[in-house]
Amino acid sequence: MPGFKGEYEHSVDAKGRVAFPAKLRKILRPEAQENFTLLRGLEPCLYLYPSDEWEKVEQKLAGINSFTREGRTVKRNFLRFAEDFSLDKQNRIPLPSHLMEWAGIDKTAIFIGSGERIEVWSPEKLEEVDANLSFESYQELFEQVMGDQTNKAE
Amino acid sequence: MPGFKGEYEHSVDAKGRVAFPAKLRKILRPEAQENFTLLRGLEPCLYLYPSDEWEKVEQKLAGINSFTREGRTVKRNFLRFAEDFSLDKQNRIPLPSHLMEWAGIDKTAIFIGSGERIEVWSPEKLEEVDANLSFESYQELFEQVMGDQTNKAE
DNA sequence: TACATTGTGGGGAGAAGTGGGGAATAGTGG
DNA sequence: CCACTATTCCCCACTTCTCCCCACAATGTA
Repeated sequence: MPGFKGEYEHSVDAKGRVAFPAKLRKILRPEAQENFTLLRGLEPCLYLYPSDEWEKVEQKLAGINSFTREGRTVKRNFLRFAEDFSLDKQNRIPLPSHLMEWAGIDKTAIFIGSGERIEVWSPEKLEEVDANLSFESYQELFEQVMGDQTNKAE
Repeated sequence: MPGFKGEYEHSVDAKGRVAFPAKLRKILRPEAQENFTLLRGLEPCLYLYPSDEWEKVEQKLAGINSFTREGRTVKRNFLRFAEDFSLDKQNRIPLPSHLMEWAGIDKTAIFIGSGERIEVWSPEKLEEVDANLSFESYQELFEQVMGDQTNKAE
């Protein structure tokens, strides 16, 4: 199964809707088609999971014991900022205002395919992050991450 | 089966009624539809269980040994503040005044989907708890939940 | 050029949220 | 047993929002 890749910029209309990139839609598996979970990401961006991938996360959460303090804290603060959505008939995703504000998204959103999920950025935030990453340090990171992994695989 | 997620703010009217969020209603399973158990939570908030999930809690309670002091104390104090409710024809839940007072809920209630149950908070109490959760600790939580999974996927 | 697909915008029907009146029911005191 | 009060809950009315649908521009393709 192919993962999401590529970068796509689309405008957000007055109702908070964004077109879902056609190229990414073609990658969706039939069982997940049209259904997504959107939530706060680790950087100031949003994560968009197709429902089949999100199910794995839910299964993991379901295993957490809610009668311990840590369990409750994890579940509450993780699920709080997550919400389910479907594409409308024009293949658009509605972005709820509280997530848009949090991610600094206003008139434009950038979709970045990132394997099993999709990231949604505001152009400004993305630029900031980019500014802090030179090509040289990217090379280093790449070697570090990919290097380790291939070592593990051996 | 999907769990509850997301955060929804609704106003409480003079009669102590709150609209039950439509998105959460869609997640309810048919066999539980409209029937809930509401009780004091372990944090200063209320727990709202759909009836099918509440049954599991009751089973867990049934396993407690009533011939120990601890067992009796747990059972008594857990169940004494629990009550069953149904949604009215406008999909509202009536909040009994003693639970509202205890949770500090006045004009506004915040629903937080938390997997198999729903938490109901007063904005003030929630803010207090939030003050103790930074973005950094959210990142930690995230890695805790999602991190393991991506490792497994490799 | 003709045609299909994708991205963008807006009007409008229906659903969701909010508030209040009033009938039925239950609890309280004579 | 009968008032009287309080509570519950159904119904109606109004506002807001969601989402479906239509329209059209831009782009790609035969």
